[in-house]
Amino acid sequence: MPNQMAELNLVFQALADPTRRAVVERLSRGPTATTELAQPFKMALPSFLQHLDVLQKCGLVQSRKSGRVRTYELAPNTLREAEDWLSAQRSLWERRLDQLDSFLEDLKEQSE
Amino acid sequence: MPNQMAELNLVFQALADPTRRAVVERLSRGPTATTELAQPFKMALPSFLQHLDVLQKCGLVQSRKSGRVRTYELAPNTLREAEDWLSAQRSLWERRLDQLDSFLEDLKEQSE
DNA sequence: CATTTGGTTAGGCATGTGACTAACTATAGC
DNA sequence: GCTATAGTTAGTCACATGCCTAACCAAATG
Repeated sequence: MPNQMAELNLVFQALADPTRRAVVERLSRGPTATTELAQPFKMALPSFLQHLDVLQKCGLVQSRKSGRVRTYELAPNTLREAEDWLSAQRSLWERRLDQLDSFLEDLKEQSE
Repeated sequence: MPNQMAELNLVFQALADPTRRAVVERLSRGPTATTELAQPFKMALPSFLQHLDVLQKCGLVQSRKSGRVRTYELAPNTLREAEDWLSAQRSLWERRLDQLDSFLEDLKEQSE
Protein backbone atom coordinates (compact mmCIF):
# COMPACT_ATOMS: atom_id res chain seq x y z
CA MET A 1 0.00 0.00 0.00
CA PRO A 2 2.22 2.83 -1.14
CA ASN A 3 -1.01 4.65 -1.89
CA GLN A 4 -1.73 5.13 1.79
CA MET A 5 1.07 7.66 1.84
CA ALA A 6 -0.30 9.68 -1.06
CA GLU A 7 -3.67 9.73 0.65
CA LEU A 8 -2.17 10.96 3.91
CA ASN A 9 -0.52 13.80 1.99
CA LEU A 10 -3.90 14.88 0.71
CA VAL A 11 -5.72 14.42 3.98
CA PHE A 12 -3.29 16.43 6.06
CA GLN A 13 -3.05 19.04 3.34
CA ALA A 14 -6.84 19.28 3.42
CA LEU A 15 -6.92 19.65 7.19
CA ALA A 16 -4.28 22.38 7.15
CA ASP A 17 -6.87 24.96 6.16
CA PRO A 18 -9.17 26.45 8.82
CA THR A 19 -12.11 26.77 6.44
CA ARG A 20 -11.89 23.10 5.60
CA ARG A 21 -11.52 22.07 9.23
CA ALA A 22 -14.59 24.14 10.03
CA VAL A 23 -16.47 22.28 7.33
CA VAL A 24 -15.40 18.96 8.81
CA GLU A 25 -16.53 20.15 12.23
CA ARG A 26 -19.88 21.15 10.80
CA LEU A 27 -20.30 17.86 8.99
CA SER A 28 -19.41 15.82 12.03
CA ARG A 29 -22.75 17.11 13.35
CA GLY A 30 -24.61 15.91 10.31
CA PRO A 31 -25.01 16.12 6.52
CA THR A 32 -25.47 19.58 5.05
CA ALA A 33 -26.20 21.16 1.69
CA THR A 34 -23.67 23.32 -0.15
CA THR A 35 -25.24 26.72 0.40
CA GLU A 36 -25.94 26.15 4.05
CA LEU A 37 -22.40 24.91 4.53
CA ALA A 38 -21.04 27.98 2.80
CA GLN A 39 -23.14 30.45 4.75
CA PRO A 40 -20.82 31.08 7.73
CA PHE A 41 -17.95 32.02 5.44
CA LYS A 42 -17.67 35.31 3.71
CA MET A 43 -15.86 33.95 0.72
CA ALA A 44 -17.29 33.73 -2.79
CA LEU A 45 -19.10 30.49 -3.52
CA PRO A 46 -16.68 29.22 -6.18
CA SER A 47 -13.80 29.66 -3.73
CA PHE A 48 -15.72 27.73 -1.15
CA LEU A 49 -16.50 25.00 -3.67
CA GLN A 50 -12.79 24.51 -4.20
CA HIS A 51 -12.46 23.70 -0.53
CA LEU A 52 -15.24 21.15 -0.78
CA ASP A 53 -13.49 19.62 -3.78
CA VAL A 54 -10.30 19.28 -1.80
CA LEU A 55 -12.17 17.58 1.02
CA GLN A 56 -13.88 15.24 -1.37
CA LYS A 57 -10.80 14.36 -3.43
CA CYS A 58 -8.93 13.25 -0.34
CA GLY A 59 -11.88 11.18 0.82
CA LEU A 60 -12.74 13.09 3.98
CA VAL A 61 -16.16 13.93 2.66
CA GLN A 62 -18.64 12.58 0.18
CA SER A 63 -21.60 14.15 -1.54
CA ARG A 64 -24.62 13.33 -3.62
CA LYS A 65 -26.90 15.54 -5.57
CA SER A 66 -30.66 15.29 -5.60
CA GLY A 67 -32.49 17.78 -7.73
CA ARG A 68 -30.41 20.89 -7.74
CA VAL A 69 -29.09 20.60 -4.20
CA ARG A 70 -25.90 18.76 -3.36
CA THR A 71 -25.54 17.41 0.15
CA TYR A 72 -22.20 16.71 1.79
CA GLU A 73 -21.44 14.31 4.59
CA LEU A 74 -18.42 13.20 6.54
CA ALA A 75 -16.60 9.99 5.60
CA PRO A 76 -15.11 9.02 8.94
CA ASN A 77 -12.84 6.24 7.68
CA THR A 78 -10.41 8.67 6.17
CA LEU A 79 -10.49 10.73 9.32
CA ARG A 80 -9.54 7.65 11.25
CA GLU A 81 -6.62 6.83 8.97
CA ALA A 82 -5.05 10.15 9.80
CA GLU A 83 -5.78 9.62 13.47
CA ASP A 84 -4.17 6.20 13.29
CA TRP A 85 -0.98 7.53 11.80
CA LEU A 86 -0.69 10.10 14.56
CA SER A 87 -1.39 7.68 17.35
CA ALA A 88 1.08 5.20 15.88
CA GLN A 89 3.85 7.77 16.09
CA ARG A 90 2.94 8.74 19.60
CA SER A 91 2.78 5.18 20.81
CA LEU A 92 6.16 4.39 19.26
CA TRP A 93 7.55 7.33 21.13
CA GLU A 94 5.95 6.23 24.37
CA ARG A 95 7.20 2.68 23.98
CA ARG A 96 10.69 4.02 23.45
CA LEU A 97 10.44 5.99 26.68
CA ASP A 98 9.33 2.85 28.49
CA GLN A 99 12.32 0.98 27.15
CA LEU A 100 14.53 3.82 28.28
CA ASP A 101 12.95 3.60 31.72
CA SER A 102 13.60 -0.08 32.06
CA PHE A 103 17.11 0.40 30.77
CA LEU A 104 17.69 2.93 33.52
CA GLU A 105 16.06 0.53 35.98
CA ASP A 106 18.50 -2.17 34.94
CA LEU A 107 21.43 0.15 35.40
CA LYS A 108 20.19 0.97 38.87
CA GLU A 109 19.75 -2.68 39.82
CA GLN A 110 23.21 -3.54 38.60
CA SER A 111 24.70 -0.88 40.81
CA GLU A 112 22.83 -2.10 43.88
CA MET B 1 -7.30 30.05 22.84
CA PRO B 2 -7.85 31.17 19.25
CA ASN B 3 -4.19 30.35 18.87
CA GLN B 4 -4.91 26.65 18.95
CA MET B 5 -6.37 27.03 15.51
CA ALA B 6 -3.33 28.72 14.03
CA GLU B 7 -1.18 25.98 15.49
CA LEU B 8 -3.35 23.26 13.95
CA ASN B 9 -2.94 24.95 10.58
CA LEU B 10 0.80 24.69 10.90
CA VAL B 11 0.82 21.17 12.29
CA PHE B 12 -1.37 19.67 9.59
CA GLN B 13 0.47 21.64 6.95
CA ALA B 14 3.71 20.19 8.29
CA LEU B 15 2.36 16.64 8.24
CA ALA B 16 1.11 17.00 4.67
CA ASP B 17 4.61 16.42 3.32
CA PRO B 18 5.96 12.86 3.09
CA THR B 19 9.53 13.93 3.86
CA ARG B 20 8.40 15.59 7.05
CA ARG B 21 6.22 12.65 8.07
CA ALA B 22 9.21 10.38 7.51
CA VAL B 23 11.24 12.60 9.82
CA VAL B 24 8.56 12.37 12.47
CA GLU B 25 8.53 8.59 12.09
CA ARG B 26 12.28 8.51 12.47
CA LEU B 27 12.21 10.74 15.52
CA SER B 28 9.50 8.74 17.21
CA ARG B 29 12.21 6.08 17.51
CA GLY B 30 14.60 8.47 19.18
CA PRO B 31 16.57 11.73 18.90
CA THR B 32 18.80 12.12 15.87
CA ALA B 33 21.37 14.58 14.52
CA THR B 34 20.75 16.63 11.40
CA THR B 35 23.05 14.85 8.98
CA GLU B 36 21.94 11.41 10.03
CA LEU B 37 18.31 12.47 9.71
CA ALA B 38 18.99 13.82 6.25
CA GLN B 39 20.82 10.76 4.99
CA PRO B 40 17.86 8.72 3.66
CA PHE B 41 16.74 11.60 1.47
CA LYS B 42 18.36 12.53 -1.77
CA MET B 43 17.59 16.19 -1.46
CA ALA B 44 20.17 18.91 -0.89
CA LEU B 45 20.84 19.66 2.76
CA PRO B 46 19.45 23.21 2.72
CA SER B 47 16.20 21.90 1.29
CA PHE B 48 16.04 19.31 4.02
CA LEU B 49 16.77 21.95 6.63
CA GLN B 50 13.71 23.84 5.51
CA HIS B 51 11.61 20.82 6.35
CA LEU B 52 13.14 20.64 9.79
CA ASP B 53 12.37 24.33 10.26
CA VAL B 54 8.76 23.72 9.37
CA LEU B 55 8.56 20.88 11.88
CA GLN B 56 10.17 23.00 14.56
CA LYS B 57 8.11 26.15 13.94
CA CYS B 58 4.88 24.24 14.39
CA GLY B 59 6.16 22.63 17.57
CA LEU B 60 6.23 19.02 16.39
CA VAL B 61 9.96 18.84 16.94
CA GLN B 62 12.58 20.53 19.04
CA SER B 63 16.33 20.72 18.74
CA ARG B 64 19.41 21.69 20.62
CA LYS B 65 22.93 22.20 19.46
CA SER B 66 25.99 20.95 21.25
CA GLY B 67 29.30 21.70 19.62
CA ARG B 68 28.64 21.78 15.94
CA VAL B 69 26.02 19.06 15.88
CA ARG B 70 22.32 19.81 16.26
CA THR B 71 20.09 17.06 17.56
CA TYR B 72 16.38 16.88 16.91
CA GLU B 73 13.73 15.15 18.95
CA LEU B 74 10.00 14.69 18.82
CA ALA B 75 7.73 16.92 20.92
CA PRO B 76 4.75 14.61 21.41
CA ASN B 77 2.37 17.16 22.92
CA THR B 78 1.82 18.85 19.59
CA LEU B 79 1.31 15.50 17.94
CA ARG B 80 -1.36 14.78 20.48
CA GLU B 81 -3.17 18.04 19.89
CA ALA B 82 -3.66 17.09 16.27
CA GLU B 83 -4.75 13.63 17.30
CA ASP B 84 -7.23 15.12 19.74
CA TRP B 85 -8.83 17.30 17.10
CA LEU B 86 -9.31 14.32 14.82
CA SER B 87 -10.74 12.09 17.50
CA ALA B 88 -13.07 14.85 18.63
CA GLN B 89 -14.59 15.06 15.16
CA ARG B 90 -14.92 11.34 14.89
CA SER B 91 -16.54 10.97 18.26
CA LEU B 92 -19.01 13.75 17.49
CA TRP B 93 -19.91 11.89 14.37
CA GLU B 94 -20.29 8.62 16.24
CA ARG B 95 -22.42 10.22 18.93
CA ARG B 96 -24.68 11.64 16.26
CA LEU B 97 -25.12 8.20 14.77
CA ASP B 98 -26.03 6.88 18.19
CA GLN B 99 -28.63 9.58 18.58
CA LEU B 100 -29.96 8.72 15.18
CA ASP B 101 -30.14 5.11 16.23
CA SER B 102 -32.15 5.85 19.34
CA PHE B 103 -34.35 8.22 17.38
CA LEU B 104 -35.14 5.39 15.02
CA GLU B 105 -35.66 3.10 18.01
CA ASP B 106 -38.19 5.55 19.42
CA LEU B 107 -40.01 5.67 16.13
CA LYS B 108 -40.17 1.93 16.11
CA GLU B 109 -41.47 1.73 19.68
CA GLN B 110 -44.13 4.31 18.97
CA SER B 111 -45.40 2.28 16.06
CA GLU B 112 -45.60 -0.89 18.13
C1' DC C 1 46.91 26.79 12.01
C1' DA C 2 45.03 24.43 7.93
C1' DT C 3 41.46 21.28 6.73
C1' DT C 4 37.61 18.75 7.03
C1' DT C 5 33.05 18.27 8.76
C1' DG C 6 28.31 19.81 10.33
C1' DG C 7 25.33 23.14 9.75
C1' DT C 8 23.52 27.81 8.11
C1' DT C 9 22.26 31.86 5.09
C1' DA C 10 21.01 34.06 0.73
C1' DG C 11 18.92 34.19 -3.48
C1' DG C 12 16.57 32.28 -7.42
C1' DC C 13 13.07 29.58 -9.87
C1' DA C 14 9.00 26.45 -11.05
C1' DT C 15 4.87 24.99 -9.43
C1' DG C 16 0.88 24.83 -6.31
C1' DT C 17 -2.76 27.10 -3.60
C1' DG C 18 -6.49 30.09 -2.49
C1' DA C 19 -8.92 33.79 -3.60
C1' DC C 20 -11.70 36.57 -7.08
C1' DT C 21 -15.18 37.83 -11.12
C1' DA C 22 -17.93 36.63 -14.96
C1' DA C 23 -20.50 33.65 -17.40
C1' DC C 24 -23.03 29.41 -17.60
C1' DT C 25 -26.36 25.13 -16.57
C1' DA C 26 -30.10 23.00 -14.42
C1' DT C 27 -33.92 22.50 -11.31
C1' DA C 28 -37.98 24.63 -8.77
C1' DG C 29 -41.85 27.56 -8.34
C1' DC C 30 -45.13 30.77 -10.00
C1' DG D 1 -42.63 29.52 -20.05
C1' DC D 2 -40.23 33.10 -16.97
C1' DT D 3 -37.72 33.91 -13.13
C1' DA D 4 -35.37 32.92 -9.14
C1' DT D 5 -32.33 29.64 -6.91
C1' DA D 6 -28.40 26.08 -6.39
C1' DG D 7 -24.51 24.91 -8.12
C1' DT D 8 -20.72 24.72 -11.76
C1' DT D 9 -17.00 26.12 -15.07
C1' DA D 10 -13.40 29.13 -16.87
C1' DG D 11 -9.92 32.29 -16.47
C1' DT D 12 -7.02 35.45 -13.76
C1' DC D 13 -3.90 36.80 -10.17
C1' DA D 14 -1.01 37.19 -5.79
C1' DC D 15 1.43 34.68 -2.80
C1' DA D 16 3.32 30.40 -0.59
C1' DT D 17 6.03 26.18 -1.05
C1' DG D 18 9.73 23.21 -2.19
C1' DC D 19 13.53 22.62 -4.50
C1' DC D 20 18.17 24.11 -6.08
C1' DT D 21 23.30 26.22 -5.97
C1' DA D 22 26.74 29.07 -4.05
C1' DA D 23 28.80 31.03 -0.43
C1' DC D 24 29.50 31.17 4.35
C1' DC D 25 30.47 30.20 9.68
C1' DA D 26 32.06 27.40 13.38
C1' DA D 27 33.69 23.41 15.80
C1' DA D 28 36.59 19.32 15.51
C1' DT D 29 41.00 17.12 14.09
C1' DG D 30 45.54 16.18 12.14
